[in-house]
Amino acid sequence: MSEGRTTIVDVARRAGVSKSTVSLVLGGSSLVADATRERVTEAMSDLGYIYHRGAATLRGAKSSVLGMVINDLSNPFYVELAIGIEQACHGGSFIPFLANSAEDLLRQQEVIRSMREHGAAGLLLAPVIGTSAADLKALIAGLPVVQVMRRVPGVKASVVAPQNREGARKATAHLIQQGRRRIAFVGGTSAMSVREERLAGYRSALEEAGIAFDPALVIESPINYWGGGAAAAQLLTLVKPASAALCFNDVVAIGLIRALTQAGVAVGRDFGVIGFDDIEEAKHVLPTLTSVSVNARSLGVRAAQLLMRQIASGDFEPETIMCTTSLIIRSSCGSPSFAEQGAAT
Amino acid sequence: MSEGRTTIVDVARRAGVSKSTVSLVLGGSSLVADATRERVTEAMSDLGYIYHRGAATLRGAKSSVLGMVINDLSNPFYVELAIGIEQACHGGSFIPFLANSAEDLLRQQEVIRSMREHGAAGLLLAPVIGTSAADLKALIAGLPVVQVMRRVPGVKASVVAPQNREGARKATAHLIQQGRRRIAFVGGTSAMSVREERLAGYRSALEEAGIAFDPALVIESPINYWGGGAAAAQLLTLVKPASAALCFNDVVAIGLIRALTQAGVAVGRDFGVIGFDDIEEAKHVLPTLTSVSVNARSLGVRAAQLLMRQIASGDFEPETIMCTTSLIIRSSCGSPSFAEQGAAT
DNA sequence: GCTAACATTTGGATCGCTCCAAAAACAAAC
DNA sequence: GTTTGTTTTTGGAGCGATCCAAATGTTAGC
Repeated sequence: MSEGRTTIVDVARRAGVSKSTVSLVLGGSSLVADATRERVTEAMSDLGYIYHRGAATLRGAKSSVLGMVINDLSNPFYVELAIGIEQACHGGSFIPFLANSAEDLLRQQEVIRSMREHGAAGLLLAPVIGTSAADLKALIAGLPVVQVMRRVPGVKASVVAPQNREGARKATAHLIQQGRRRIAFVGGTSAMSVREERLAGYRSALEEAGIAFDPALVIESPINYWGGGAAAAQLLTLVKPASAALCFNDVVAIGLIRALTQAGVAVGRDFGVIGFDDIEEAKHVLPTLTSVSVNARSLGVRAAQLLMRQIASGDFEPETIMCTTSLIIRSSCGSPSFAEQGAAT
Repeated sequence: MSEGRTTIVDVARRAGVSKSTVSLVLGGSSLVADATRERVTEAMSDLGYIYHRGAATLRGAKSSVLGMVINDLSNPFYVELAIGIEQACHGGSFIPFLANSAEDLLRQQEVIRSMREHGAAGLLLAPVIGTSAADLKALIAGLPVVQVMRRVPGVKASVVAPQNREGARKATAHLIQQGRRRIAFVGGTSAMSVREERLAGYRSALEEAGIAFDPALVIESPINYWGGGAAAAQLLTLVKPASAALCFNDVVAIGLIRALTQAGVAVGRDFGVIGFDDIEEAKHVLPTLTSVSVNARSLGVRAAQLLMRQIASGDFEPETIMCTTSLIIRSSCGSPSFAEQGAAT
């Protein structure tokens, strides 16, 4: 009574009906008479009643919680992705549990388990680097899962990802068209599936243009600002210097631009840089960054929608959605004349 | 059996014990014999058993879910804050529900309600601009709440916030010490409590230095990159021009720097800019941004810890924690000589 | 062998809700 | 006044865990 939370029974007593009737009202059933419904609703707000979803799911109602496990929230790209997911969830009246696995496999395991314990109806997963199918197998058995951005080979789960290969190809082709021939590929390490795809696109553009692939132009680095800076140092010591770079992502590209600028290289004129992801910041660095736009937010929305659809239909058959990318041309990649136009805008 | 989820009873049957014993094992009780515990644990992993927290909380076990309602996840500062909260939660074996209220009051209401329905044990809230005590009163009755960054006047809930006033005072004093006299205050609108505090600090520094406060130097703007850009235009048309600006936050400051730079102003030499928050990007813009460091992550950690402590103790008596700030001097605010040093670093 | 003391284990009852079959209330038709 | 039909309402069982009082096993002491 006075102790403990207000339950459906308290509401029923107050409204002078049975708990079943209250339950019906909660479920929005059309069976209850309007007058009764009104009395019940009033009783609920009088008592400050709060629905106990846990009790409902226990009985069988399906949960409306989506687990959302993101590998790195300090990367703005993934934040955008998360915002998209979160938006779509609320649109579909699901509520997202968020966890940041912080590129830590152990953490990822814990967090997924915890989400299942809390009754998540499905999982949106941007897997940590180095996740193997075995790591996930038991953990996600029987749960609908949508992988976002990254894909763990061998896992029976949907994937929503950008067309990395095609995006990288277009970007590289653009650089070539601007007259660049010595183009580097900067950032990431070989364990990353996304990088493999982008690298493949880069190589195919070179091939199309009849430019020989030079392994010395592929520079690995951590995918953060510092990684871009470190890569710049390496670029500057090349025997046969490069005149442009396609970066694994925008953060690396921005790090690179900054380091090159400080070293006196006029990025956009002497050196072309293209990033990947088109994060908000790409518009705000100087020179503004040309980037392959992935539209993280809509990627998130689509992933969440796919998952919600699968949950609703009960059909967890894996699907793959590849989102198109587009090259957003700004001033970091221009030929000399273009760079000046860019700066004037 | 084959249908439905594996329950404690299934595990019990498999291990040849009663469900009570299994429950004991789950609770880590020392009452069970080691041999039995082992058999039970084995049965659990054989069956792929997943603990059903909902059922437990129903019976009385207290929930381990923390609600986390953040006003704007597209602002990197709040993302950092969220990461801090998230980190601390996992440290304390809580799991955070995240929601982005996107500066929308209605959304905030829905989301808080939803969190209560899901049994959140407490709430971390960075309130939406314009939230009133009345909006929150009923919604959070009986729930421990910690407000982060912003404070809704009249709400009986803890607050964890930076020492905005003191931080702004220090920053302004630094600009004055560099020889600047015409210092603008840029960004935010008057509805924001945080801004009022920072503005007060700014005014007190002016007063200490005997500089008259000039309302023309206080420029309102949205708190995003574009807002900073817009403010730049306004700054440049002042009759009595300004020589420096303290910005409401780093994002505004970066927008401002960019716009000024494009207009040909040498930021760091001709014009001093200081931001607030010290987001990661502050180190990567050129010139690097001097900023009042708030350490969002540790703010988040402390807020989460406070909340978890309150939940554990059952004592929800409001507390206020003011976190110290420190001025991180980089190159956007230097006197001419200083700017050069900064660039050389 | 019997009992006391201790170490383990075990049936319910219970949490707040949903769902089902069945009861009750009301209205229309004979 | 029954009968039949339709609209509303209602007990009670059950979801998967916890927890408590009580049962059972084990060991030691006499």
